[in-house]
Amino acid sequence: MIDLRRLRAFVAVAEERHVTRAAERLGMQQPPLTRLLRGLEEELGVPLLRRLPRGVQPTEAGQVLLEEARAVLARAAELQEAVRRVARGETGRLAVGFTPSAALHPFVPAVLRAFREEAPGLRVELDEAGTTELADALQHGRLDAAFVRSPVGSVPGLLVEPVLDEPMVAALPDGHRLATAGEGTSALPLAALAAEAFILYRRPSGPGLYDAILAACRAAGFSPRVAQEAPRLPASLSLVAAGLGVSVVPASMRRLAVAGVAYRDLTDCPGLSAPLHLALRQAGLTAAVARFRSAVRRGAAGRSG
Amino acid sequence: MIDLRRLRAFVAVAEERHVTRAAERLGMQQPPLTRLLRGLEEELGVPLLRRLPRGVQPTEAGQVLLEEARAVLARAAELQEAVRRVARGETGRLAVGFTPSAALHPFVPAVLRAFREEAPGLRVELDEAGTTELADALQHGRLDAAFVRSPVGSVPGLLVEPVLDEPMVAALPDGHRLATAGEGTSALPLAALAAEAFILYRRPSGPGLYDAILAACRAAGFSPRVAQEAPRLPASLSLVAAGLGVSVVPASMRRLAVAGVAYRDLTDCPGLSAPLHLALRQAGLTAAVARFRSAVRRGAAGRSG
DNA sequence: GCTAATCCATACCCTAAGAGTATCAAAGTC
DNA sequence: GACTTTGATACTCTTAGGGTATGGATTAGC
Repeated sequence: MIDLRRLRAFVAVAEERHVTRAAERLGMQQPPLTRLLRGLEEELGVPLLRRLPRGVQPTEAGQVLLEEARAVLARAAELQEAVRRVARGETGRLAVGFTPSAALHPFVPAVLRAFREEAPGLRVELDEAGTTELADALQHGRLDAAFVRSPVGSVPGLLVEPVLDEPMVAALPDGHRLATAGEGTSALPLAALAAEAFILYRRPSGPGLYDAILAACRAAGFSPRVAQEAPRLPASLSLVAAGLGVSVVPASMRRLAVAGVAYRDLTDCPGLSAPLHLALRQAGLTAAVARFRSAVRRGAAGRSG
Repeated sequence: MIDLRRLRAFVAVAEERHVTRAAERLGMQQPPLTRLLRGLEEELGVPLLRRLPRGVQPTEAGQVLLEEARAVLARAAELQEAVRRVARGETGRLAVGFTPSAALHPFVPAVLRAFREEAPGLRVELDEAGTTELADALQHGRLDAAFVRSPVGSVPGLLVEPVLDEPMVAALPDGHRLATAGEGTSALPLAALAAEAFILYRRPSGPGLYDAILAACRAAGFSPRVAQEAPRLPASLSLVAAGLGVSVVPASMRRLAVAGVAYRDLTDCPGLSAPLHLALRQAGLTAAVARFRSAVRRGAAGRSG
């Protein structure tokens, strides 16, 4: 089969029209070059060079080979560069997923925007899905990184590292007695919600926060009465606004400014917080993924520090 | 530098996602294939395959390499075919030249048309020039074949072979006494033109016919009075039509049907004929040129036989 | 939970392609 | 006609690449 070394040799000779000079240019001696040329001619079964008294001249087939060989060599060089660029994470694809609640944290869009600017050659693809789907997609390589709320436990091969941690706040209907209580805007003990109807977001799409809230309530001495389960976090806020009950949501939800919802800081609920995690595949860390991770870390440090 | 064998090996492995099966497909054993892969990874400095418990999987860089390598390999295969096609004369360029007088012979356009149909992949380029320019162009490879009238003597490295031979005829102004003489349309002895003013075509653009006519006249016992030299053969016919004199032209010129010119066969002029030759480069006969030569021979045989 | 099977990696040997040195042969130049 | 130039040839040697044997890790099956 065709060998690139021979093509390189031929191109040099055809360009120099001189075997000895071409050998010099190729950093080799003339005899092996002559043999390389003969090998190429034998392989193709075609005379490629006309031997003149003074140098050589490509035949017509040689002319065609010269052009074709240049193209192949250029493509091969490009190949090398393309692979290296991908390896350096300058180019390629990076698929990032996030849960709906993670998407609502302003940090996520901010860090994605910053990373796009930092690595313009990378095609960043986004996907929103539930935590379990994200974990599955990560495992199977459909995703390279994912923002999740809870530490995705017990999924082998995944690396989950904390990014940010934010307190949870109570989301109350506007005009609710606890929203306008005499304490003003100071913190509300979690136990104050013991009698309220709770609106929580469905379990399968995000096991972490649901469990964390229930656990915190139990630790505060009550078991919350779950009046309604919303499919996703933003939907639960709408239900709160409709007066169907109260909810406990990450503090960053305040920025959503849902009409009809009042927020109050919570206190007396140790361990109740809404963490933001970055999940990665443990094996085969791509350079692009590594760059993304470092961008996330930098972003988190700049935010909390 | 990149080696196509390695690329072929990698493509097979990436496609099979299985080193052992790929080795089988490549007709080799598994260990050397593994080494080939490692060599490629070392050369690029990039991990290309993720080793799974069950087979392998290309990394992102490997995916890119797979696509690029396929492209390079396809191009390389194409190269091989392109060169072979040129060598077989199915493809490529064929530059054919002819003198103005040769161009007027109907055989030349006929054989060119036939050859174009016979070898549609060949780009046939035509060029009209004087005999000496044609010979020079042939020598320097700008032309591959040329139709000339006279055997281009003394040009080293050229091969000139006769194609056709046709008689010369007298070209007379309409109404000239010899054109309408009592002998009707029978042949006219060359000597009958002894007293006429001759219009001949300039020497440098085509030495052959000029000399042949002068020699024939001398053999017929007179030295022609050259009244005018036309730059090219067709121009001389215009001068004849204008009544400035008579001329002697190849019989095929009759088909030109220049208004005001009457033709008469010539007799008593042994050796006076207008040969048509094909001139070729002696060395490095391309397949395309060989095919053209054989087409010309076939055409000539079909015409005269 | 142990054995068997699968599959890639490693170790070692061997062949053969390719690079180097020395030299020849042919053609042009002074 | 001697010299120079330039590609071809002969021979040796290094090394990349292929083959065989085998190891090690993981999964599947009883």
